[in-house]
Amino acid sequence: MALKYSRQREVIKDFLCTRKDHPTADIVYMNVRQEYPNISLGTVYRNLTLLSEIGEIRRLRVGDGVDHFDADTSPHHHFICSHCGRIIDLKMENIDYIQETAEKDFNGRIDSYSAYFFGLCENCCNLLQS
Amino acid sequence: MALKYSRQREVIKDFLCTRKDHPTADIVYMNVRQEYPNISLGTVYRNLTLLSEIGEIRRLRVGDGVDHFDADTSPHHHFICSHCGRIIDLKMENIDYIQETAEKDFNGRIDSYSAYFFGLCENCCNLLQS
DNA sequence: TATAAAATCAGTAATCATTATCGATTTTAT
DNA sequence: ATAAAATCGATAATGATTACTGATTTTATA
Repeated sequence: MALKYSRQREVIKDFLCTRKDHPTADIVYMNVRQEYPNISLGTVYRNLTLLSEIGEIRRLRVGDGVDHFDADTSPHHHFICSHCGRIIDLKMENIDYIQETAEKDFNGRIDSYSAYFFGLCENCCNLLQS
Repeated sequence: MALKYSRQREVIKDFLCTRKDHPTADIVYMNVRQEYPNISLGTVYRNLTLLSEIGEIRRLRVGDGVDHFDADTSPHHHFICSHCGRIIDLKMENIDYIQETAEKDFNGRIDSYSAYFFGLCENCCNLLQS
């Protein structure tokens, strides 16, 4: 009962699901506004935060100073192109044992980890060498 | 010749070397000011950025919205306590092969990666169970 | 179906970290 | 000693995000 339906939240979630890139709150705002012109930026932020708190989306902090959001909550890692800033999903073998590796000499509890990879995406590789 | 000596930069670097935690620009500012009362916050930011660009220190973006700085530039990973926010150096086996794992199915160039581990530090573990 | 409590909203102001600007000062090669 | 260039302190500007507020919407219950 603490969480009520909201059309705005649904539209935000639906939009995010259509995207394979990892849009920022502002980009979500600009896009959702086309379908829902009165929506406020604050509403977008509030719902993105709420959705990520209940686990329906993921918040990505890739280190560029802006939060990105991902509707794909399945475990996967990301690559960030140092040239164009694009964030790309990585399909790679499970590396969860790095958590066990970290736990070995650590007094405390490790619950999760995040791994980000940096370099040049395919596009920028080609661009820069030609 | 492009880089001239600056007393302020030296003091900032020296202070950072005395710390094993990973202070923010503001904390560096507050501490350095005791020895150097006229220093400006902008100068602290400028020199922390400069020092990390020339590789004398490392900038850490752990996801709490504030940049942290580390005078230890040797390769190592960090643990962030979800409860108290403390950032702790991890002594762990090398896990650089996760980069090779990531490269396998990726078209592009991977130059580096970052790995952060989250959970409860020893202190908070004890605090919360008692 | 009517109603009322609580969640959510739109709009806007406030906050917070960081960066940019600018005239004055300091460094350093000559 | 000097002059070009880097750096400084002070402060304004920026940009992302959060907080506030009175109005609107949702929803459980009568």
